[in-house]
Amino acid sequence: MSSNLLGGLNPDQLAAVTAPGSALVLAGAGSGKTRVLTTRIAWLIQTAQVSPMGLLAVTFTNKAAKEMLTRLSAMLPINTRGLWVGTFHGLCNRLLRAHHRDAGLPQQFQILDAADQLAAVKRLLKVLNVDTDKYEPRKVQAFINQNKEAGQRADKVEAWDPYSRRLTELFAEYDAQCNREGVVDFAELLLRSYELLARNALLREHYQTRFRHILVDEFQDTSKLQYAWLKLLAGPDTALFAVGDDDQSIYAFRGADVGNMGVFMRDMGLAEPIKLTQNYRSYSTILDAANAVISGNENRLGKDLWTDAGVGEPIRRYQASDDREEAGFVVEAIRDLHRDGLDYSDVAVLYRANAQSRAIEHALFTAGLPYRVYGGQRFFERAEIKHALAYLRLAANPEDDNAFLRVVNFPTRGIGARTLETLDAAARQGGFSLWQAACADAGKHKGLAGFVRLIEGLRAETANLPLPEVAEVGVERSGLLGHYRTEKEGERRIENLNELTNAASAFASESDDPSLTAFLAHAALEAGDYEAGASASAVQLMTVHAAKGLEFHTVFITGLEEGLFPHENALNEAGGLEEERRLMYVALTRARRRLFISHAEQRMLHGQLRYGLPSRFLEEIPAALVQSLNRRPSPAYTAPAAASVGVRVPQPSRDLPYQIGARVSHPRYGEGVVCGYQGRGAEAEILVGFPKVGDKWFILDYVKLTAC
DNA sequence: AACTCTTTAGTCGCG
DNA sequence: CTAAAGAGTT
Repeated sequence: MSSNLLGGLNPDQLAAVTAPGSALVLAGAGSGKTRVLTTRIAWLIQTAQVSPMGLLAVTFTNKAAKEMLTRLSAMLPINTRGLWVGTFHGLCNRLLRAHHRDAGLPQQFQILDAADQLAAVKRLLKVLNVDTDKYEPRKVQAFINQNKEAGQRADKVEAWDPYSRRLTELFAEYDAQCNREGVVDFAELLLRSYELLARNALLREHYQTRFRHILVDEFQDTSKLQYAWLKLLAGPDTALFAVGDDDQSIYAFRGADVGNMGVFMRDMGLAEPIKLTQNYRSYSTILDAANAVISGNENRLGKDLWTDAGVGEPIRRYQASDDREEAGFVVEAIRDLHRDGLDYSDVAVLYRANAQSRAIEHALFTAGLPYRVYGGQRFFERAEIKHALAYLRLAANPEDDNAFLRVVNFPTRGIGARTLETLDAAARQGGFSLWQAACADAGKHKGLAGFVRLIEGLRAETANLPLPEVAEVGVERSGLLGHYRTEKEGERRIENLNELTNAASAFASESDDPSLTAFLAHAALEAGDYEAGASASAVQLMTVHAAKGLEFHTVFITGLEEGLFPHENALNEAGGLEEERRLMYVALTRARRRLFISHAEQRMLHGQLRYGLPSRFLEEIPAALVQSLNRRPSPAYTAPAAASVGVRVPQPSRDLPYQIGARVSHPRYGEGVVCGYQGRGAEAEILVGFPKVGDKWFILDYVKLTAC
């Protein structure tokens, strides 16, 4: 019954779920966003407003798509398999496979992940004899992706200076190479799918009439191209339902355009978004802090989170002398919490930059506390897995030059750079693949002959086998297992290779297309799954970006220093500070019950000691919500003069005779470093850190210090 | 082809 | 500092 389905929703949630036609839902952190999305889908289907086939739901991550499907199948007695619910990339892949002819692609096109793409760019630059000092492969790759994400082909790029013109040429050459080889990168998946719909009216109208309801999650993260794609799929009678939070837009740097929210309202003729502001996650102290911080941003649609959960505890603030001490503080606090019965996995330690995890990891490790670091290399991105997949790709299609180059001499079989050059020249001259060149030269080169025999044997043997066995045979015949057995650190890799067979089995039983091509696409699109040890009870370490969408009982936000958070690089970008502030907002709203915020006066960064003033974001949290865990209040951040924005060290003045970071000598304690100031006039004090005795406060008027 | 040395860069990162 | 990539050596 629908009453059953809609029960327990608050009025705003109910309005969102049952919105007639298109709507924009401004869903604050912890406001039940996923619940609204899934309930709307279930409600639409249950009340027969749409058939499961008339529905399209898009998310950004596989995790979000999976969660939606899981919740949906709990609400509805339907098979979720055929539903068009998935990531932008996953759905585009589906579209392109179904219409590969119209899209101008081979039906078995391969998907290049970021690393594959970079390798392809490097190969191209080499072939074209491009000076890679002037045109760095990474820059070329970024140029290509940025343009594709903006919906621009090389012939549409406006390049006025010689440098951009050359980049644009390289962009065109790169696309030509991809077309020759039948491969598609992530950005291409979207652009090609967009063009397919834009150019083919019949196809477009088919999908426009079919999809009666399109739902989009995390709408603030959509790029221009993604929004254009959505609009192409939506016909005049399609309801577009977008859910997002402009205050949580933290991915502008990778093409997300919050402006899409305003554009969407205008395009759909919507007067107001539906606002979900009741928060079901945190105590009001945490929300008040988050609301106060985010109110510092000018460009926002505007909303305040509230809760009836109660005030909760004050936010604990800690000032550490350096990053090691900060880590020590975090560890001690976690120990106490655990002693009081909190599970380790209920605690998250957040930081702005990955480099900060080292000190915290070290402290946790030394203290013997279990922890897990998010991010880092994912299963399908591991070298041994990519090698094995390359063998499988060659088994399916030996003309795959990318796969060929990856494993032609791995494990080594005496095919060096020289041999490859010959092959490459022959292939380029004859206009055929490296594999064909290799077959032609197999009589002349013993190593090549062995490789050709190996791949042909693999092809013959796997031709009629089901996927899991193809994977098994591929791993065995590749010689990778033998190679890693002789390596010191090879054990872990062998485990991963065995896990690959399991992954293939799991995929074969879950997917409705258990082909090798489908599995390879799956590997590129869902590189992160199959990670072991995810459920263990461990402290969670991650960047603030990685924490988006998650929640924890207790959260530590560390490294709250000017230059680090907000990050100095962001301060030089237009809108950078506002994005950093949204990042802080995301960090704050991850906490359900308890929040610690900390900063260090100095920290080791790039092998150098750096001194950081407390982050301005600390001062943006109302003092009444914060309890300092230090004996003395820490020196406040004061906004720097416009000319010195981004400068980490304040200029000396009458009140501050030494720069922070200056080396000084004290008659009793010897040499030290100036770490901070507090108070004014006669009460002014100076904080000096000494290597042996630690930090000391001195009355500025009395202390005898000399610069050194 | 394997090994060693040097250089270099270093925000965040879905698919 | 430190990891990774490129260059140079054996």
